[in-house]
Amino acid sequence: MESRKKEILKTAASLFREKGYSAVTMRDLASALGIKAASLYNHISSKQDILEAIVISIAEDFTEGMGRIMNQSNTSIQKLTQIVHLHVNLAVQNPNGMSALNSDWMHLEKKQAAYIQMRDDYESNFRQIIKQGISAGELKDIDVNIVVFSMLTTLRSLYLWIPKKNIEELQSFSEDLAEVLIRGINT
Amino acid sequence: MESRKKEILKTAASLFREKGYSAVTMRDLASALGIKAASLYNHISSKQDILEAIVISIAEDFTEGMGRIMNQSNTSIQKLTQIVHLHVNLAVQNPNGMSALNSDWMHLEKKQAAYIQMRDDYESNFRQIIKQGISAGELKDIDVNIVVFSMLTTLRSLYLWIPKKNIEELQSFSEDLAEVLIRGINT
DNA sequence: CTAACCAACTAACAATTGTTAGTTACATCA
DNA sequence: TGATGTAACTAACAATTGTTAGTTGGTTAG
Repeated sequence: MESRKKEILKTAASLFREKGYSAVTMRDLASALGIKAASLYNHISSKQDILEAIVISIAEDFTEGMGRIMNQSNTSIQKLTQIVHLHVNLAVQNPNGMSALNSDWMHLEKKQAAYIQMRDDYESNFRQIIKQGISAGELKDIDVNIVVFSMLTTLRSLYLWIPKKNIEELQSFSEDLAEVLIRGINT
Repeated sequence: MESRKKEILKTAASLFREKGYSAVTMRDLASALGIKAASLYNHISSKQDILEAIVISIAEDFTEGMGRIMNQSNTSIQKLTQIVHLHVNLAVQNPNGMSALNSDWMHLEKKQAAYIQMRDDYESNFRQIIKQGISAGELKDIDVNIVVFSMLTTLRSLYLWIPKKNIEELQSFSEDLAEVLIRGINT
């Protein structure tokens, strides 16, 4: 049950990724599913409804994941490593949805404020982890904004690039990425 | 002379950044300039023309900058540092245009192939620098794709975030960013 | 068997889209 | 003065937009 709606969301996410929310018409979406535009409305209530369903659900996944990480008493570097894994997992799971999250959130109407709230909270937790790492002497004392920005943009853009791999390969990918982000690239 | 067209491009870039190319109408753009939509066509030949003018000119700036860097005989780490400076400078110079470059290139029509060509060439040069750095023992022997990806996405997203600063502050910002990207964040 | 439901359809709508044609006021230059 | 050019305007266009109303055929439940 509900499977038709999920197909619609999946197809919509893929089209949104190609052309962006605004450039995808209900006729484009319908035609990609082999039906007529009006038939979509048996399953969803509006175009906006589709965007909300895609974006908010992923934003909640991130919020949850961050909550779990913050509730454990680990070192900052351990937490950062867990955050890398979280992003890798969610990006592999739904890369097209991640694209909408990154590129189409500004077209949210009613739910835009809720999205921004979640995003700000997430960033704030991230920043706190960095600060604690610096206080504890685990991280270099460099401008916090630069560290937060460079790590977060890389992680947020993972969907653009992440390879389809099996579980073990994905594990080692996560570890290499954490290595680059945390320990740098020079010898 | 030509100053009106430049105003149009500047305003367009700012609107494209807010809502994306597809969601900005010629009436939106005109109204932001205090004129009527039809009047725009005294200065530009089409909406597509505006996007091309913005995106291609910045893509050429990057191509040129990379050309200059590749023509010098420096170590890989020196070249990477120069690339960071290049991105910082161009991002400060025209952040809204950078946004179009990153988010609206897929709406290019005639010039899309030219854009993709420049982008691929740029990436290929970047990748070559990393490989040489690894061969020369200047860089750790980590997956080249991961290094290229994580550095480039951070640099490409700089416009989202770069602070308005004076020249000396900008210099030290560039240096801190290069430090994070190349030498990592842990102690 | 029949009632209800599902998921598709056709047809149409009002609004909005990029763009063109033709006009007008004003400034510059011969 | 008169010619040319610039940059705005009004009015209109054909196409496309998201969405609604009403219908239909097939499947499921009582």
